[in-house]
This record gives sequence, structure tokens and C-alpha cells, in this order.
Amino acid sequence: MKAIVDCNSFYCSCERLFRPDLQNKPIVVLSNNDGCIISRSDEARKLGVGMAGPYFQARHIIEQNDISVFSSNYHLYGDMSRRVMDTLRTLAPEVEVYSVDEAFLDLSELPVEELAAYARHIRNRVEQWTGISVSVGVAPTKTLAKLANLQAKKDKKATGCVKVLLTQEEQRIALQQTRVDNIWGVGRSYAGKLINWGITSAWELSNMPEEWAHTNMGGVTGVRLIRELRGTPAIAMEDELVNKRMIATTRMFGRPVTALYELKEAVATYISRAAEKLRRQQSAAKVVSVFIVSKEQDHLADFKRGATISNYTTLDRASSLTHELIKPAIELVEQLFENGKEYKKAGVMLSGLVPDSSVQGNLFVPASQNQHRHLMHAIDNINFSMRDDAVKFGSSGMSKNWKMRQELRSARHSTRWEELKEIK
DNA sequence: TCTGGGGTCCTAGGACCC
DNA sequence: TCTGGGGTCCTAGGACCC
Repeated sequence: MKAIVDCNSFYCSCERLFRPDLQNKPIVVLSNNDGCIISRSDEARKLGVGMAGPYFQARHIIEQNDISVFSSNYHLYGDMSRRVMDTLRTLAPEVEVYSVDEAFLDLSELPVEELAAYARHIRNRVEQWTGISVSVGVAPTKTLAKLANLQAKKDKKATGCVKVLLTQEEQRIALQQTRVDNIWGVGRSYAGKLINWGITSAWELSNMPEEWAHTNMGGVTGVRLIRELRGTPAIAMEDELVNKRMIATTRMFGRPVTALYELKEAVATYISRAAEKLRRQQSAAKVVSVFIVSKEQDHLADFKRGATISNYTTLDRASSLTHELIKPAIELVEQLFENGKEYKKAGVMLSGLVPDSSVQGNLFVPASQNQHRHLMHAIDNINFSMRDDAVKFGSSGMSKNWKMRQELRSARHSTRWEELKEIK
């Protein structure tokens, strides 16, 4: 049996930890650039604040109801996430961190009759140790566990945030109560098709033949989904600490950007950030990609499908050194940039990742390479322990007035000494 | 006026090989 | 006029996740 443990309104819960006055009050957390609502408390949901909607559209509800608003504070959420995951590792032999606020636990060693009590124990311990409240779903497969978790969250009072689907009968009822668009692995595109075909509940989908799923739902992915819904594990627990295969840093700008030099500054800044992530997992990148997005003139167009143009360079030799990666990236920007256009977003991607052979120093490369490696290490350490970007490359610019807005961010209470919470 | 920032996996199709 | 069968590797793009 597998469990999924999911933090309730995670970002909002983190903000409330340091603002006990907001307990049981409506609050929301915004995405970068204060663009979208990415987390909302139950109270805010009940007032009619939608999920993942643009902030400006919900603004009137927010102001009318005096809902507290926060810009996202990823230092705080990252640190709280680590504490939750550390707690979960004391509770199961195998833990797969699935996202910042979710983890799968392997509970197959536990007798089935103890599962419900153990799930409640997990919930209580995480809340007691970290202050974050979680929901727990338990079932024979990951997909059914996610479905159980959804039900636990939907009616917190009745379930106590814990739902266990042991028997086939329990699973059937849960499947019948779940709409296809709420299934883990069914997104907007498939949901639309399924409903057109008259398949509306998870139960109906689970009764479709595997060959049908293979033809109509993305090949093996669809077959796995059907099996998982029927209670046959088809998606295994993943190993942890697997290195990323791609590293991206992308941002909206705080205002439209028209000057090439600003675009170059932004891309140099993003490369610096991406290269840090690269070195943290001791990888080097062979491919550098850059994309820029111009402001959509046609207001009827879907804003996400704005005019994105991109290009990439393949390096002769994989590198993890910031300056070696900035150079090709800047050249790409120069190619992509068009005078007179307004840009709203840019991003960089590092791929073709391989283990970084220069980590230990390499006899077969010039000594200067190893020197650079030490320099990078020193810069990373300084930037990690001091303020962000205390040391950076000149091409990243000094003023950065294209930077995103983050006007409502709370203090980084748990990761910066100077921002430690004071109690008088 | 104002719409995030990461990631993963899978498939189809082209280039190339013998 | 006729023109095989099989395989690998790579990339672009689509779908999904939180």
C-alpha cells in the first residue's frame, strides 16, 4: 500500500506559522511578479477566490473581504518543505518527495488493519513537529492514493484529513464519486475528449479496455492509468536524489522591456542562477537554450501562447562555469532580439547534462579550468550565506529595473539571521 | 493596466546505418 | 519499369504534474 501526504494550502500554512493572528482568517499567496494566486486558505476559497487565477481579477473580492495577501517567499517555503520531508522520513522506509508539498510513502510493510491508525499518526506527527497540517490518502496504487487524498481534503471534518481505500468496494465508491478531470494524470486536454465520449467518472474510465486507452490516451501512459485506477500498481516509487535532466530559470519582467542591453542583463542573471543549480548537483551542461517572449498585441489570443522565440547552442565541451555559459547565451539573445518589440518574459534552459568532470580537478584540462572551479565554489558559498547575489558577473547588470515585482513578501524567518522573528 | 516557474515522460518522424 | 527490412539515435512537440 502507498500513501500520499499532501500539505494543506502549503504556502498559506507557511505564512500563518509566523502570523498566528491569521489563523482561521482568509489569506492568499501570489506567484512571482504578483501575477496569479497560487495558494489560498479554505476561508479565501469559501469567499469565492479562484485557484490559479490572475490576481487582478480577484482583487475586488480580496479587498472587500479584507483578505491578507502575500508575495511568494520561496526561502521560507523551501525550508519548511525540508522540515516536513525530514519528518516523513522518520515514518516510512521509503519516501519519494514528489513536489515541494507532497510525498509518497511506501507502507507495504504495515498490516492492512493498522493503516488507518498509522495514517492518522503521520498526520499528527507532521503537524506537531512542523506546525504544517497535512492530508493523507492511502490505497494500493499511487493514482488511487491521490484520489483518496482528494476526498480527504474535500471534506476535512468528516475525514479528519485522512482517507484509506482498502477494499475494492471502497475503491469503487471513490471512483464513482470522482470526475475524470480530477484524476491524477488527466489534464485539460484528455478531460475534454473523455467528456465528449461520454466518460465522466473515474469509475467509467477504469472500465475502459487497455487497448482503447493505448490508442486514445497517449500510449503506455493511458494503459498505466487504467491499471492504476483498477488497483494494479503500474507506477513505481521513484528513487530519490536523482539529478535533474534539465535546469531552467525563467521570469516575467516587472515591466515591458525594449532595450537589448536589458534583455542581455536578464539572461546573464538567469544563467548565473541556473549555473548555481547545475553546480549544486555536480553536473555540467552541453546545451544552452534561450527564449524570449514578446508582448502579445492581440488581446484575444491566449496569453500563454504569446510570441515565444527560442534558439540553442551546443557547446564543444560541457561546462558548469557561469562565464562559459553566459557567453553563448548572450549571443543567442542578440540573434533573437528584434528592435522595436516589447518583451515581457525571458528564460534560459541548460540541458544535455553530464556529471561535472572538473569537480575534483582534472589532470587533463588546463590548470586554469580548475582555478575557475574554485572561484565558482567561492562565489556560490558567499551568495548562499550572504544576501542574494552579493557576488555576481558584470553582465548581469547593476540596476536591474526589469526585475519582477514582489511587493508583499514576508520575512525569511527561518533562513536569514537578520530576519529572525522577534517576540517582545 | 495587471495572467508563474519550474519540471517529467512519451511519441512520431527524420536521419542514418547495414 | 522495377526499388527491402530492420534497427538506432536524436529532436520537436504534446501531454501531464505541482
